[in-house]
Amino acid sequence: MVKITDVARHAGVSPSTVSYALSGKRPISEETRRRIEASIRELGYRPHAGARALASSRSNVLALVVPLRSGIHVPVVMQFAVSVVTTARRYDHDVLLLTQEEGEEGLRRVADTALVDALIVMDVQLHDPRLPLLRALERPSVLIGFPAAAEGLTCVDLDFKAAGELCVQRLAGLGHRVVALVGSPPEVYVRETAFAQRVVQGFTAAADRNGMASSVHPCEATPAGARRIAEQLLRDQPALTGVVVHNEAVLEPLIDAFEQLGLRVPVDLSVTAICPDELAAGLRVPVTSVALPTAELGERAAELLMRKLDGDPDVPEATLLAPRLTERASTAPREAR
Amino acid sequence: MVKITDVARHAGVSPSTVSYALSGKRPISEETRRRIEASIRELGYRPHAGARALASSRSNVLALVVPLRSGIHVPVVMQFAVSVVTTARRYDHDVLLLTQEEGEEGLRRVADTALVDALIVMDVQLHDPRLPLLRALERPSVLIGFPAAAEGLTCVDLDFKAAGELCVQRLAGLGHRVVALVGSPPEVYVRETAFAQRVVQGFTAAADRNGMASSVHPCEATPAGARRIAEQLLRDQPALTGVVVHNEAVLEPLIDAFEQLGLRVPVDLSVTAICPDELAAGLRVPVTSVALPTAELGERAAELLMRKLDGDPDVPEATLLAPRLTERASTAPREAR
DNA sequence: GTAAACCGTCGAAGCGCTTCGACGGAGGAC
DNA sequence: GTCCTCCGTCGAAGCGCTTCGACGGTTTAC
Repeated sequence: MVKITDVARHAGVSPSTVSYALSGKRPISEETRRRIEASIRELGYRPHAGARALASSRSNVLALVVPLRSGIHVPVVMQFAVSVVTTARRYDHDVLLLTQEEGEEGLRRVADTALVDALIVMDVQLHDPRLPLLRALERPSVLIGFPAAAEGLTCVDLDFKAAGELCVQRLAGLGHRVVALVGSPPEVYVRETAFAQRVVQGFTAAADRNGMASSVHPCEATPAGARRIAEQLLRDQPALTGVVVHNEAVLEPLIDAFEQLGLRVPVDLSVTAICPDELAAGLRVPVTSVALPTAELGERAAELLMRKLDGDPDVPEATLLAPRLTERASTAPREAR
Repeated sequence: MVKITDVARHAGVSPSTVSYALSGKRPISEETRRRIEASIRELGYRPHAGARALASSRSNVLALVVPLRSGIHVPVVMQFAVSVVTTARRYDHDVLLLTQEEGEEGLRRVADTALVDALIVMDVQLHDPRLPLLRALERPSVLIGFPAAAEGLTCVDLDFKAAGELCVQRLAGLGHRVVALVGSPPEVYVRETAFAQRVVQGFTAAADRNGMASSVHPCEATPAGARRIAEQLLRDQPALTGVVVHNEAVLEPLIDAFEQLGLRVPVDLSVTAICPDELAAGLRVPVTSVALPTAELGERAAELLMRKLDGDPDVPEATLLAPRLTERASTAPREAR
């Protein structure tokens, strides 16, 4: 293994000079830097991560806690993860994968052993048991998602309440008077997963504000679940003309089910969704949707974390992305019926 | 931060004794160990990962390279990842997440900086450009998937060729004479992704052996793609009665499409699949399938890696899991038609 | 009874890097 | 010309841990 002293000898400088050339923490003359870089290349030098971590008390690794629990849509999680990794790499950091299963002990472990410098936590519940820990930890963290009480924590998320409102608003604008929300699977609400609750709030508030009749329906993430909901809606709410879907897995099956039951989208039924744009745009009936900007959220989370690691004193605590609705083929004025 | 010397002082022993008590690499008297453990608990001691890595030249971290390319089924990837992480934790290791995008340079980087002790690589192509690097690397690795030339590499996978054969064999046993394989998206074959190719081989070989008419159809991983294939099969192969599906994303839409086109499963058409059991079993029509044992594969990969790290000299190079077919509701004798 | 083997513990060295203080020399201020 | 400052570099200390050799004190072997 080639080490920094080898490079130093080869370049005719001291090890500390090599270190400074690498980190840029002190000025190094143009010529010396060139020589050092040449030696590094020639010898194939790679600084030892452990040694670096020990000496600098920075591991350059972030922890990412991914949820595996039932009811969450895996591809979306993966999009977050990829975005976090990609962004972290831009800042010369790597990402350690933690499963939700490891729980608080896992967070404490990687933080206390200095395995990681900072943490990103997904799938936040309104009253998440990890919050006190995250506040107490000596390492910075960012949550993707908003708990009920977010003081002292840095959080990033789509403004799901506004997203729910926006969907309803759009349907209201098109003249719809009776709307339903098809939401996440029941267990997600039982756990009080923050984003799911917020959508319900926004949905209900906007419907009330507009004097619309509204109802909320948790939905299993399976085609069978979708079909069941569709049948139930058709039976119990014959006047229904607008549906908001907040459940990636059932978006397509649900539309299929409606059509098989004789409700054409958007002629008889307007559908809006909250989900990643690619999903909404790629369906047989492209769906009018509020984008869930996974790439941007992951990127923001990682960037905020880097700023905190840099000691930036005014990193915003709350970053709520405003919802953006894209009109597609699944919505139409109610008159069109 | 509390360090090993603090623990040593508190317990009235030397730091090395604490270290040995922790690692078990030398015998420590029952009583001393107790005292040390008590001190550790009382002080809340956590060994510093970087210091440990430096002194022991072991980081206790594995790299996992996950594919993000189009055509691969994300939930399956996630299942592998979770299984690897869970198993690694059993052996007191953590997992660093690398994206395919980082490529060979990424592998080299984490290996050469000693950030990780070993690597697990997924989504192996028949002629994978990373193979020479993995062979040359000073750190052990395990592939999930088999390249064309696997000598000198440790590989784990389902025996996809046998899996393809088994599906056909089953259909043959039921009296079917004309079969089709609905496979992965075209780009997967273009890349020569190993497992996809092997299924085709097995499928074709078994069909030929049984004197069956057979055809292979790559399929986009979208419901629209599924529908297109269904229509095409119906048009071009009216005698078709058996289908093998090797494409998680289209399994359900494909069956739906067939039924909408008037082909009842399994009355008119028998369907078998190669996919995770949960998927096959959870569909509206539970599908007879060869299990893709993601949990077991991930676990095996991690375990083989741990053995290699332990210096076990006879770790098997090739681990090919025999396919296991589970009969469900999607297959019936041809006579039933 | 003596030698050999072993057990449990200690002290010191060292893993490869970063960082701090120091220092010679060049440039600027006056 | 002198003094001060700044630039570029060096040497040494030290980050927190593991590991090696050594060393008394017991056992065991014969």
